[in-house]
Amino acid sequence: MSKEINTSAGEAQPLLASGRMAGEERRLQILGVSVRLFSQHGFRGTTTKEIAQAAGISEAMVFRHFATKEELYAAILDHKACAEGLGDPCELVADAVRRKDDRAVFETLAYTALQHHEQDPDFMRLLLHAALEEHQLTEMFWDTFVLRIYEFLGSYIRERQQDGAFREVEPEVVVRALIGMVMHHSLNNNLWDPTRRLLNISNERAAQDFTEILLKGITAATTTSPQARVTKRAVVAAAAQTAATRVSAKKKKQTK
Amino acid sequence: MSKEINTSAGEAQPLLASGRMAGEERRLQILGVSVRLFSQHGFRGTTTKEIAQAAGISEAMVFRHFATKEELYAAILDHKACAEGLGDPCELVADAVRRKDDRAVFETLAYTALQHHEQDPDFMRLLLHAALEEHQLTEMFWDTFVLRIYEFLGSYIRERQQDGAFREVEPEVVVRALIGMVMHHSLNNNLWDPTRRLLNISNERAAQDFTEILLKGITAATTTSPQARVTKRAVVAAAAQTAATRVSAKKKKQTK
DNA sequence: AAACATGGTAAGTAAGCACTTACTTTCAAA
DNA sequence: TTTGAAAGTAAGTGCTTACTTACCATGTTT
Repeated sequence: MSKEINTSAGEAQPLLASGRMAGEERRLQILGVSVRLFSQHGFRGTTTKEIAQAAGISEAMVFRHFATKEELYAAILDHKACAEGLGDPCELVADAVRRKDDRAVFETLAYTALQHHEQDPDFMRLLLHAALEEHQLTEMFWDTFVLRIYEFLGSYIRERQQDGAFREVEPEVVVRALIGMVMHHSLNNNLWDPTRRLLNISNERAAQDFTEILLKGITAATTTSPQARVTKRAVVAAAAQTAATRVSAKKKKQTK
Repeated sequence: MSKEINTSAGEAQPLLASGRMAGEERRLQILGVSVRLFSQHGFRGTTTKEIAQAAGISEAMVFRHFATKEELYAAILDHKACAEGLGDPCELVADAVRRKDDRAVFETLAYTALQHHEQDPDFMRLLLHAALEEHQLTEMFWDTFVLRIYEFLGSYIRERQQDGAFREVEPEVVVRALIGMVMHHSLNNNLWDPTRRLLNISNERAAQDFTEILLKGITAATTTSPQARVTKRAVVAAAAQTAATRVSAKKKKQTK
């Protein structure tokens, strides 16, 4: 009869389920509420008491599932980085890359990134907190994600430059320009200006406009159309392709 | 004779001077060490004890100069936001705007921003921490700085569009694109990739390249050169100006 | 029904925190 | 030389923190 007390208001918050839970279930629930709290207030700004309260259990239960607060934090970051997938962006645009559809390559990447940030703003906040607190996750994320994008997009741009489609610019600068526009837009939307006072456009439009600016900004200035240049590269393709695949094939480790 | 003690090693670490200090001097010294510590570990991550130790005094002295930790934080932010100047970027490029020298407008803004971030990386970290902790400074900085840049640059771009120099894009999108490239580059250089593994170029080059991309990206596609269009707008100017000023005159509220 | 592993808690503990109190030292003006 | 205001400190105070201990409850197995 005493266990019925907490069922009175327990179901309003889905993550605040009441009653006894199976071990794994409870573990995941703790992870869930912790993600929210850590992303809102950072590692130091979140107390284990708050986490326990949000999960509707006692602090001791938190420490039964995670030996220390640090371990909980690490588990969250792992969980987020793995579970949320971030499904390899390279293969997301692999087809467009094969077709040399520059607009599709850039716009798809931009759009999916924007969508991802919007659907899961917690992750961005978590990463920012980690970066400021100089947590090792930052490096991990950097190496397994950012670096690969720079390599992948960089070599694509280099290839298109050799095709004569893009003008001569440091490819990494172009990548930084694109990522910069996209990331900054997401940071504005989800962190600094959630009410969108400054600029309120759909992710589709944002991806389109950014892509348009970047494409016009790096297209080679000639009389022949860029489309024509897609076909004429013919024999150079083989060499270019090998260069591209060589880059994307060299990361295959998975620790732990 | 006893007051000569601090001259022995006091000047090596300018902020760790020992011995008695004048009130205002000590206050500024506390502000100095606090900036460093807060920008490194955030508000919650910095203890008053650490601040006192870094300043070479007892905790009680910190609380004699600043009633609460919160007050110290606010004082720092004010100090930074005011003292560091950020001298109105609008008048920095006022001349270039008058000459309608698009490249100079964008490149100057980009370059000075990059330089500023590099010389004072603490400020960016401080702002990021404040944003994540949802401190009111974020709003303050936003309203007095970011908003004005959007209005200023936005109306310039609108004007140049009516001149026929720029193609039709939402001006705010263009502003976001530029700021995005610049800010993201600075964040990379000073926060995420200080060793510059991914991209290592001078601020001059970065400003040039970003400007080039943006300019080519938004220049109207015609046979006449952009320079020609600078002069021919003549009579349209009046109408354009009114439109521009109308935009910048509509935000005047100050809540709380 | 006894044994037992597992989900769960109340009530700690020691350390750390922002902030205070009561007191001493310094030094320049009267 | 006295005095008084300002610079400075040692040693707290009470609260919060991450983490622990010792115990209860519940469903399953034998």
